[in-house]
Amino acid sequence: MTRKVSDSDSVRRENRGLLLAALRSGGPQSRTVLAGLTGLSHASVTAIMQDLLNQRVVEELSTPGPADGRMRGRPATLVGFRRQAAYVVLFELDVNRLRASLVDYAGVLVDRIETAVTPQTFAAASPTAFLLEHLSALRQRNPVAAPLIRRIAISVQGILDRDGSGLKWSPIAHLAGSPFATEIAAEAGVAVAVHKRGRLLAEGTRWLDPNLHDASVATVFIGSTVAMGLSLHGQIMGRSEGGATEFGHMNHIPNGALCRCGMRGCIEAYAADYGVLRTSYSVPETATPAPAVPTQQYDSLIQRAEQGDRAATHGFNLAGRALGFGLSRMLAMFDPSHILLVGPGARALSFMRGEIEAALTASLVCSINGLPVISAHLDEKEPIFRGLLMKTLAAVDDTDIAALPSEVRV
Amino acid sequence: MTRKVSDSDSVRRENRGLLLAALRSGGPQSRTVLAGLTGLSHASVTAIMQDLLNQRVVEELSTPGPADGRMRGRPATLVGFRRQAAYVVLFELDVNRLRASLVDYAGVLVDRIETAVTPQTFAAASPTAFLLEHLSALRQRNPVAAPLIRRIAISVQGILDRDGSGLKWSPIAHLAGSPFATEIAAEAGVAVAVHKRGRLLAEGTRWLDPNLHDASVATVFIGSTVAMGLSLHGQIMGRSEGGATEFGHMNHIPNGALCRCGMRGCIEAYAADYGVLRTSYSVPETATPAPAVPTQQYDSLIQRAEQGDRAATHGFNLAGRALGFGLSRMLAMFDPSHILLVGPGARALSFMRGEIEAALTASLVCSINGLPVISAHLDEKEPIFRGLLMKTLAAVDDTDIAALPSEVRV
DNA sequence: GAGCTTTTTTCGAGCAGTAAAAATAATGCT
DNA sequence: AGCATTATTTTTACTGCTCGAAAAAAGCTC
Repeated sequence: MTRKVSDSDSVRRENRGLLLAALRSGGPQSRTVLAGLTGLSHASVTAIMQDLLNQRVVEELSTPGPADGRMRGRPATLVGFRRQAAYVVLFELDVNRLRASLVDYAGVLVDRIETAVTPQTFAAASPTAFLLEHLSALRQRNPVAAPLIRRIAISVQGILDRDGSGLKWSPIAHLAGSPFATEIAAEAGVAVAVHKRGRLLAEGTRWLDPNLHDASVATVFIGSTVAMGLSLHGQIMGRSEGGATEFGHMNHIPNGALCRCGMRGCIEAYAADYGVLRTSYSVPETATPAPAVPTQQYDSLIQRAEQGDRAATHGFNLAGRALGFGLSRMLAMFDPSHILLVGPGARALSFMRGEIEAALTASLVCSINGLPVISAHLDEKEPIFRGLLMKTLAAVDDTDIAALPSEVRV
Repeated sequence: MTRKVSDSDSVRRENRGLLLAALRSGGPQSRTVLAGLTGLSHASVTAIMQDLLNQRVVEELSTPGPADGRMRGRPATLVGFRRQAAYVVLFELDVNRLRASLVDYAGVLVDRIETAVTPQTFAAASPTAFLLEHLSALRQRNPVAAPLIRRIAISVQGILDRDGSGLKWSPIAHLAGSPFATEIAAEAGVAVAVHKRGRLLAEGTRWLDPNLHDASVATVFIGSTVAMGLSLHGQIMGRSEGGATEFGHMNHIPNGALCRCGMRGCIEAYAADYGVLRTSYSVPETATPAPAVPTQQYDSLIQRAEQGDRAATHGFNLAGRALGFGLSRMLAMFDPSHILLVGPGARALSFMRGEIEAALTASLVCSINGLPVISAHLDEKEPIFRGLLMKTLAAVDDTDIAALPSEVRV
C-alpha cells in the first residue's frame, strides 16, 4: 500500500507542481497562458502565483515586448523563475574527467570547474573528499549562491547501490563501494542524488528534441562504454520503474568476447570503442581490453571505415550485430518507437545500421510492430548535462518548492 | 503533460479508492481498522462509508463473532463488499479451451462455462461471435446478475494491439486481427479489457503468496509457450510501464532453433514443451514445431528425466540454458529479487536450475547483486484466473465505484 | 477622457478532510 | 438493577483548496 491519503495539502502540492512544471518546460508565461496550459482556473493560478511571488520563488517580468503589430487589451505580465531562488550543483563524473557546475534556479550556468580524472585519482583521494573539494571551491567563488544550494546531483557510470548511496560497480577506478552520496549529503547538508549516465541521456534528449519529448525512445550511448536510457510516452524509466538498464553488459554471445567488466560476451565487448578496435585489428577477443582508447584512435578508425577500409568496416559490422541483437532482446520487453544513438560511436551508424536492422527484422516483435526509427545524434555532452540539470531542477520544484506551506491569505 | 489538475473531486476519488483497495485486499473490516489501514481519519471513513452504504456498494455485516474470549467496548461492525453490487465476466482464452466465468463484486464465482477450442474454432465463428455467445449464455442463466455486469476481461496470449482492441499476433489460430474487444464492448455496452496471460500470472502470484506481494518478481510461465510477467515493488509492469514482455520470443541464439512464431532462435523454441521434446528426440532444430503437444507426452518426458534418462535431461538442460540467458538478458534491464517458474514446465525446474544459474552467474548484474531466488510454483491455472479477477475488480473499484458522485449530506 | 479589449484579482460557494467532543453499545463490578 | 469502564462510531466545528462569476485593472484607439 504505497498510496497515501489525499487531502487539501496534497492538492496544493500537486497543483503547484503542475504550475512549476509548466513554467519549467515553457519558460516565462503569463498567468492566462499558464491557466490554459495546466487546466487550472484563472483564480487558482493567481492564488498560487501570489504565494510563489511572496515566497520569492518566481518574479514578474516586465512587459513581454510588443511583439506582433498592434495588440489590444491589458498586456500580460509574464512570470518566470527567480534565478536567485535556489541553486543546484551538478557533478558529471567520467572515466577521465570531472565537471562540476553551479546552476541557478532558472537553469542558467553560473560557474563551472573541470578537472582531469585518472585511474589514480580515487586511489589518492576518497571520492567524497574529491567531490567535496570541488563543492567548496564553487561555494567560495560564489558566496551569494552558496547558502542557497538546494540539491547536489552526480552523474556516474556503473551499477547503483540499492539505496542510492553510491555505486556497486563502476568502470571508474576505485569509485565503487564508497558511499559518497550519503557522505556528501551529511557534510553539505543538502540532498544528494546519484544518476546513471544512460538514464540522463534519455532525459536530456527528451528536452533537446521536442519531437521526442513525449515519444518512446531508447537512447543508446556508444563510446568507451555502451549504455542505454529509456523513455516511454515521455516518462523516463527509472530504477523503480524497471529501467535499471545495464544494457552495455547484457550478454550478447555466451562465453564470447572478454569485456572490461570481466565477464564475457557483453554487448560492450563488441560495440564499445575498445571492442571495435580489437575486432578491426584482429586481436583475439579473449585479449584483455585496452583500459582506455584515445579519442584520436577511435576517430581515425571511423575515418578508415568511411574510406572503405575492410577491417574497420568489419569491426563496426560486428558492433552493429551485437547492438542489433541486444536491441532486439530489449524490444521483447519494451517497445520504443525510436532508437537514438548518441556518443562518439554514433558517427559510425551507417556501418552498423545494416546489421542492426537485420537483427531486428529477425525478431517477432519487429516483424509485427515494424522497425523502430533508428537515428543518430552526434552531440553527447549536452544531453547528459541537460538531463542532469532538468532532473535536478524538477526535483527541487517538486520536493522543495511545491511542498512549501501556503501563506495565509488576508 | 499527463498530470491532471487536482481538486476536491480527485481527493474523494483517491480516498474512496484507498478504502476500496483496503477492503479488497483485507476482506471485511471495521471502520476503525480501515482508518488505521488507510491512514484516513475516523470521520472520513465514516463519511465515505455512509456514501458507499447509501450507494449499496458495501453492506454492514452482523457482528464479527465474539472471537477471543473477553472483548470490551462497543463491538465493531464490519463492512464488506455487497456481493450483488456488481458483476464481472472473465474470459480465459487458451489454445485449447475457453473458460467463461461470472463473478460477483466480492470475488465469488457465480457461474462458469467451459468450452473446448480447436484450431478450427475461429475459422468457423468469429472471435467476437464466439465470445458473445458465451456471454449470452451466462446472462440467461443468471438473469439477476445480467444487468449488473460492469466489466468484461479477456485473458489471451500473443501481442496486443496498441489500442487494446484485439491482438496483432497470437498462437491461437485465426484470432489475431479481429477487433473483438471493441466489438464486444459495443455489443454488450460495458468496458472490455484484454490482458496478456503473462502479466496476469504476475498479478495472480502476487495475490497468492503474501511474501511476494510487494517484492519484485519475474513470473515465468513454461508450457506450450514461454511467457513472463513482471512486478517491481508490488507494481505490475503493464504495457505503458514497459513490461510488454514478449519474453518467450526474445532471441536466444541468432538463427537458432525454429520457433512456432516462424522466427528462429526464440527462447520458446528451446524451452516450451515442443522445444524440449524436439531436442530430447534429437529432431533437427529446424524441423517444423509440433502444433500441439499432448499433456501426457510432456509429463512422461519429465518423468523420464526424473528417472535419469539422458536424452530427456539433455532437453531440459538446453531449455534451462535458453531460459538462463534470457533471464540474464532481462536482468540487464530489470532487477527482480525473485524468479518464479509456473506452468507445466515448472516441475522440471531441477533439471534446468543448473543451467539457469550458470547463465546468470556469467552476467555482470548477478555477479554484483547476487543471484535472485529461483523457485517453482506448480499450480498455473489459479494464478491466471485470480490475476484476471483481481485486476478486473480493481478496475471496477477505481473506475466505476470510486468515481461515483457523493450523496449530499444533510 | 470615453470606449474597447484582454488580463488579473476578488468574492462567495462548495466540498473534502481533520480534530475533538458526543453518542452508542457492549462488559464488569457492586 | 445501576453505574463505571472501554472501545467504536457519529456529529460538530473548523480549515484549506478550487472554481465560476463578476469586478477591477491596464493599456490602446479615437
